Amino acid sequence: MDYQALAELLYPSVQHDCDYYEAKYPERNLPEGAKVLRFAPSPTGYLHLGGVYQVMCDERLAHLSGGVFMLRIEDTDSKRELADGIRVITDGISKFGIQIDEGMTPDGEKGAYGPYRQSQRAEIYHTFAKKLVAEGKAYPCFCNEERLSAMRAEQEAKKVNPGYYGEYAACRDLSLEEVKAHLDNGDKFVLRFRACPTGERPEFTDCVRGRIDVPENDVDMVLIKSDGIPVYHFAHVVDDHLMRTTHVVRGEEWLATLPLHVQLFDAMGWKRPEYIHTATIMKIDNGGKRKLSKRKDPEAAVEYFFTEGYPREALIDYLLMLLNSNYEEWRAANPDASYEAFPYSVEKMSNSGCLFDFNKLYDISKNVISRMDAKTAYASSTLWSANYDAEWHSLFTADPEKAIAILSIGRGGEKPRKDIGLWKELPAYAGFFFEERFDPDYSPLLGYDKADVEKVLAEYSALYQPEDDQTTWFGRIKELAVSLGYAPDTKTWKKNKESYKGHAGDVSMFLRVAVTGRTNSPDLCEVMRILGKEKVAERLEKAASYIKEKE
RNA sequence: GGCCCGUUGGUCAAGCGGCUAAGACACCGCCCUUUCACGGCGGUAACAGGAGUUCGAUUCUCCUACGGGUCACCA
Repeated sequence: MDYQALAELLYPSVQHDCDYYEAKYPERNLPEGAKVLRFAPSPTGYLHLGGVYQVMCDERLAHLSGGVFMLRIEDTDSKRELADGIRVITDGISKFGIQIDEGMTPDGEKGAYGPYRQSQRAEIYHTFAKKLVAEGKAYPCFCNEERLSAMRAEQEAKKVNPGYYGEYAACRDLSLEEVKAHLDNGDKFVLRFRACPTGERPEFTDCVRGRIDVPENDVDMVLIKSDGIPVYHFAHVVDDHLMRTTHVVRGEEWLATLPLHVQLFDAMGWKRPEYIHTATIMKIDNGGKRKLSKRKDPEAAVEYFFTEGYPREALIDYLLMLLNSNYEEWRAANPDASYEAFPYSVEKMSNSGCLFDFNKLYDISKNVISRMDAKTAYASSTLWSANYDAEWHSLFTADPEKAIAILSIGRGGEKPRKDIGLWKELPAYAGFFFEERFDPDYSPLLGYDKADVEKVLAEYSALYQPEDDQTTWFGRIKELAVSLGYAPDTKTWKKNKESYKGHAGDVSMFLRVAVTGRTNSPDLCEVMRILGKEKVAERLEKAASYIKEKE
């Protein structure tokens, strides 16, 4: 068989030889130890949480080592592709504040190793495919779908492994004339890899799993589809070689095809990259674990978390915590440090799949938000509201000074309040500060002595001094309480419950319900100061008239 | 079904031949407290099962069970 002639026959229009591309994409000139990684998603219309999980790993390893993080788009399957696919991915990544050094970025394509969209690399793939054919390592296959399914049926009946191999590989030894006849006939072909089993089990190492022991591949897998576009396996090998990728981070579902990839690297005569197969993020479903899926789980798409109002720092913390087992400990010791200061390492990566834990994320998010200063919190919350709650946004941003004052309550200091885990909760938490959202529930007032409640509501306005400090402020309430026969504090009251109607806390509760419209609120003294004397008086009257109506 | 990978409390996990088997989240109790949110203290709860190696196995080996993945002209 004249393989050279076959190669010419199959790929007559290939312009360059392989050396041309080797020269065009030279070894990168990077410092010792610098890693080159890529995130390589398909543009199917959304960014998967598991994708960001990998992005974090890629980005950390690249940037911590002084290397390169690139984004390559694997758009070799036009059937699954979505129009906005690439933008959704680049936007999603930039929402995490992650810098893409090379490839598809929010500002367009950049870098010297492109194009970075596989659909635009056909010429490159064909060049290397031609070489494989010329060396007898790949061959055209004209089997149609019918033929292949007949083959599978037969294999199933015989209970042998399915696939195009050995005696089933009908087109493996087609003569040059037969190929020519097919081509003259206008038949489409796929290019198949000629697997040559050696009978030995290949051995290779995965950075997180260590030695992996699998049987070698003996199937003549498709390398290039009949439309001339390669399948993932071939594109992966060619691209990661030419882009000089040093570490391939991908989901563990790729472990199964690793033997093929190893064979391909060997067939091309290339050094293979290091592999890091990540564990899968799963969720509980009907008592069983399963992979997060786009169709069933809204939280599979990162957009969901932004809609809910999780700050990106919280998502990053959560993902890094899953990715590196010692991250949580580091974070506890360095609560205010940027995640970029964390010494991320491949050694600390987990190799077993984990369940997505909303409780944990929520807790992390609560901590992240509580640690923000008021201005940062304002910026973070309005970033959310601008996109996902326009009505609240205009209300909250109408007076930024007021908004920041609201967010300042209980913030800073050793033990900041942790009221909010998601920005989505902010309107419910702070709504009462705005007349438009003030929807009071006065009913708890009915549980107290009516005359006392009325008296407090009537008299407090005159007592209230906005300039009072915390202690003075509460002192006035105490005085009022005592004058009505309430104990000045809980301790006194507990010692002698019979002598008092209640304690000062009860009286402040009257005020709390009247002013905020609910039984719990952040510090009432601060709340009143933000509302102002006038508004406080107005609300006390409103509550008083409610009580009156209830007669 | 074949082949891979995995298995420490409900969840995430430390551990890398000898420990009363960490910690975090969740849950429960107590304390603090003008409500709430914090914070403090304490509690419930785990090495999948069985062989073997060893003076000694959570740690090493094998088997079983269970879970996950993969067997496309999808990635």
